[in-house]
Amino acid sequence: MVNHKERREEIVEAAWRVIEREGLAGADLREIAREAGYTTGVITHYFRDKRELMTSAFGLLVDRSTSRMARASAEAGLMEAMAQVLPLDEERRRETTVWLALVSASLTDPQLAEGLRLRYRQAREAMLPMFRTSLEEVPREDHEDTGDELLAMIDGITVDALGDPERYPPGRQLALLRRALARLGLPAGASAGRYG
Amino acid sequence: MVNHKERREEIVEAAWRVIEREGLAGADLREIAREAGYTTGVITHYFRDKRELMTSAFGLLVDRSTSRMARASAEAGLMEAMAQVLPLDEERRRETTVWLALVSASLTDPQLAEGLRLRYRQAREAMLPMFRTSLEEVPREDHEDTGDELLAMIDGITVDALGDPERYPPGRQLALLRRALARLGLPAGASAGRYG
DNA sequence: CGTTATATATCACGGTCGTTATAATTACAA
DNA sequence: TTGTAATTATAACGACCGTGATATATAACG
Repeated sequence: MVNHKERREEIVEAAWRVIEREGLAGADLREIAREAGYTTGVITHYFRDKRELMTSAFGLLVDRSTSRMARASAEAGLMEAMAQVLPLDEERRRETTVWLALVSASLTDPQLAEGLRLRYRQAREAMLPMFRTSLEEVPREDHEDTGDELLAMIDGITVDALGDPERYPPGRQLALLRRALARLGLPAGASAGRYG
Repeated sequence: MVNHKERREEIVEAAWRVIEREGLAGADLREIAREAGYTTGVITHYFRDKRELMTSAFGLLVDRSTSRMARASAEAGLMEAMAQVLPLDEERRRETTVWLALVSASLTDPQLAEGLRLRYRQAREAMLPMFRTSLEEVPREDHEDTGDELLAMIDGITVDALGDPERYPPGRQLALLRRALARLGLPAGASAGRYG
């Protein structure tokens, strides 16, 4: 028998690669199937329709990102946790490209938006306790505002870096993140990891 | 005779409305023509192909935004200028939705990306002198970094607010912007305009 | 007025898409 | 092994798309 979960993830990962390579417009089922090494029949067997495949793609994306963040938060710190969702290398660039494509598409697709919102709330709940201790180091600030400022900064750096990679190499993204953390009174950590 | 420039803008504005309503995927030429009150023959008469229509749509978008920012910068201040590109009302929400859709599409469409990059550089050059005087009020900071931090904050608030409008009503967007400006040592202005 | 360029409309072509039905293949159980 | 369910492949349907060819209508002008 086939492990349904693993097969679905296999197909989803193929979808990621196609979306990153050719965009959402070019991510048709035939191309995704070809990328995965199957035919469209397999996709329709494991996913009700294209929308379910896309929401699953977003869901796994968020899961992978948040678990990476949780690990980095425990092993290193807030700075390193946030760096997990910046387009610093090929894997993260793929993730953020797919993230932006699906978020953009969801703005005019209520059903897709609903699926994404569910996943996003899970991610938010997983992230909040992660830097709760850091936020409590700034007791006089409004934690809600500080958290949203940080998230906005992350999303903004990501969008700008995706649109103009030459202007925003990894080191520059991290410098902007470090400045933002320092300005917010949060621990920015000492190391920038392997990205300098 | 027909004023080519005006007719092109008329069609572009129809394209905006369709993109905002049904996304880039649903913005086919027949629908755009219907929205504009013409037929597809008219569109192909004024635009070489769909891509030229889309880059023109982005170009006019940037032009309108930057001129609004320039006016607000002169009449009010930096805070009000930045607020011109946040999704605070229907017009700005339309603009930012189209902006995000086209930026996302450009990530996997080199030709579209080139067209967008040209327009973006024009916008950057038009904006820089606008808040140069404000940036010089923080002489000990790196102006390049401060400007990029501000832009990232604007883009981040925009993306987050588009994705979750209920969580980011106009007042909250402005509050985040005001906090960011204050933190950067920039004049945040006294008034929040008509958005409270 | 007649002629020519411009503007707009109509239509069909080739191609692609998501979906569905169905056939072929494989794996498992009795 | 035989039968049944799961898995994969194939094919076709209807709909839609961008583009370009062509026809009609309108305006400009000698």
